[in-house]
Amino acid sequence: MGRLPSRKPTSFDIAYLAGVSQPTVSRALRGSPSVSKATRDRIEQIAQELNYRVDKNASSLRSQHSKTLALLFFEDPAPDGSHINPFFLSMLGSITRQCALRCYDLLISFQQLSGNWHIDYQDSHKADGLILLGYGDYEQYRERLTNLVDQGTDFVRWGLPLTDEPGLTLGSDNYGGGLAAVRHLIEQGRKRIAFIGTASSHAPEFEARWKGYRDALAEAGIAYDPALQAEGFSAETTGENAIAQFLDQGRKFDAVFAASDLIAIGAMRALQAAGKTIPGDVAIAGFDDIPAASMTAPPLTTVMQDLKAAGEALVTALIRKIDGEEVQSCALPVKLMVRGSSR
Amino acid sequence: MGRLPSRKPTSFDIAYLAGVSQPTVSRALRGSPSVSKATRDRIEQIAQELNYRVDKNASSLRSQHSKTLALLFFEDPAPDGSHINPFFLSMLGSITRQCALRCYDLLISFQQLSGNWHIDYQDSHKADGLILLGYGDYEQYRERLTNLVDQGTDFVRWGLPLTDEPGLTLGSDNYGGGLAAVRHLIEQGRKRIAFIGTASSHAPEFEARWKGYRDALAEAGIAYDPALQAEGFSAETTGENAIAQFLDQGRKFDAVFAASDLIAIGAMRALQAAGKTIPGDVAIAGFDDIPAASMTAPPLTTVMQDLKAAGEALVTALIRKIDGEEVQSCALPVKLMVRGSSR
DNA sequence: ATAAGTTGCGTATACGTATGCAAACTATGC
DNA sequence: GCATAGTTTGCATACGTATACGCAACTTAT
Repeated sequence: MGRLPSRKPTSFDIAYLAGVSQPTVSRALRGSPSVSKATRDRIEQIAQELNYRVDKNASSLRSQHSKTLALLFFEDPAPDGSHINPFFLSMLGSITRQCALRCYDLLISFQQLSGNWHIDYQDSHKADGLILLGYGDYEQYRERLTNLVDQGTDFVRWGLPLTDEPGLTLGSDNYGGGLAAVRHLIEQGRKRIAFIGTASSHAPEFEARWKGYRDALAEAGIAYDPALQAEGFSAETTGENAIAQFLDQGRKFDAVFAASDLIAIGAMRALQAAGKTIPGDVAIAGFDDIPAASMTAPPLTTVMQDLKAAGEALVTALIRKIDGEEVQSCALPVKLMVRGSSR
Repeated sequence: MGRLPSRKPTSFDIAYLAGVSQPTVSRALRGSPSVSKATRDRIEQIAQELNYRVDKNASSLRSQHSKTLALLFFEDPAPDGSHINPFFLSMLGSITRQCALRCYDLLISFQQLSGNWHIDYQDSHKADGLILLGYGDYEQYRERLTNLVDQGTDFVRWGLPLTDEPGLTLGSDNYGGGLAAVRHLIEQGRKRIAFIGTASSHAPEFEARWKGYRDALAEAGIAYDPALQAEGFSAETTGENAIAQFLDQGRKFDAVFAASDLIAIGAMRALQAAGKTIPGDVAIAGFDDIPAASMTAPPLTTVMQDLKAAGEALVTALIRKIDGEEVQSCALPVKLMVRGSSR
């Protein structure tokens, strides 16, 4: 620590000080078994004294892998500086932590679904694999996913698992979550349960939640009423508009299952503005368990997606794939969080 | 697009096809003026046909800069998988977007304040500059910041601006925000206003908000009552505990200014649990305007930090610094959002 | 027509690391 | 005392790009 070298130290500097060649330094620091303990110890000590760090650019260039994962986050409608979907934001935290644990760096990038990210990242060699996160019209994905698979790019996607989509997909048990939420509403004595959120295959995760809703109704012998369904993506306005529509049309309902918490929160607000009590007049359940869900009044009953497990699963699966192992898509369990909005 | 090359194309491949040398390809693609238009066009077309991407590792190694910023996020208490502070999470979105606009990649990393990040990132050459984000006991920072400055690392920090800390610090006008919030509470006729959040220099931003609080009281000729202050960092439990303490001690108060929205939300919850009405019995104001702030019942009056502007300012300032320009610390304006919790 | 300046490109090389291969050295066996 | 196997190290080179320098051709000025 006497003087700081004018230049950043390289493996050559260490080699010189240790009286060995540069390749020996490289081997020693990377843990190669073919270097003697004495030499390794000497090299490690000198490296520490000089505050030496491997130049990751040089290392990646030579070894052709970067120990870095890229997280591509999609937003379909052009973001006008508005807030990011809080669910994905939370997931990001989990992924970041998991990457740190696995000694991978994480590169983050926002993308438009319509962009050409599928060719941008696969060749620049900045990342060894891709994590795809986001929402939007699902059909746009397919072509690009196929493209990625063709190019041999390693990636995992958060979405509806166990489908025959190209590549590897992990996701929560959306169907099971929908089933559990609606069963719960039925147990609370509700009979006319509305669903807000698209049931189309353009949003497969919402569709799966909707299927859970339908099957729960069927189980209980409650007829499905299409008039109690409103379309929309994940946003508060969707919930507000849906409730306004129901009330305008004079629909009778005593519960709402919203395909996401944002929708549910919007619906709650609109109902309360219209003088309805929750859960007295209308019970509500959402999906996601975003941070705000427990802060509403009353707190929102919702299906919790285990973000910690999700981040772990995504990162673990991707790294396995990079390492050439066979990885299976799988569905992660969810948990119903019963709160004040439904009891 | 006829056949896909077995190997990733390099600048040599393009050079061969274009009948020029490799350096000419490099110059053409980087926009050097010393290559003729005809040659450049030919090269660009071939590059496009081959789906060529510059290898960023090689490029960074040679040019010694990576066009990448690293975002270091700190959490002081070891994260037990709990949620990340939503304020910083939102900021992250803003920073990410701004990086994309400026054609920089963003590398994200979680750190413990106590770690040795200050030497880890400065030499690995993966990033050209650092953005420091987070909270925790401020004193731990100083030594490391000084270290960074000494090593010539470029960085910006989100914190209390206009201080004499080492390096460059940007942040909101915490003092002005506190002043505005408490002035507003006073205008609503409140006289006994509590403050929740530490007033110590270990958390300079909270301290500045507290100073705004005190000065607003002084302006209005209201005596400062130390019994109406409770210590704590940004968490819901802080707010809950503080309210419990006030009520236990039989303190009389008709308003609360919380140093953060999380604290304010905890306080609201505790007050409502104790049968107090908001804003009838107690008016509440927070700080940050996290997404959940507008979803509480009643919606929370708070001081909005302009995250979009903050992200822009941080990224812009850092890039300027990297480019060798002189950059000044500065305070960003905040905006009081008056909502139901205070009127 | 020649000197000086300009344009456009090629030559050579450097960035710092990782790895195949061969060489040296040590240990073991007969 | 020599051959064989095992261990540890050095040599040479490759990864793909960017840039200092030089050289030719071509313009403009005298």
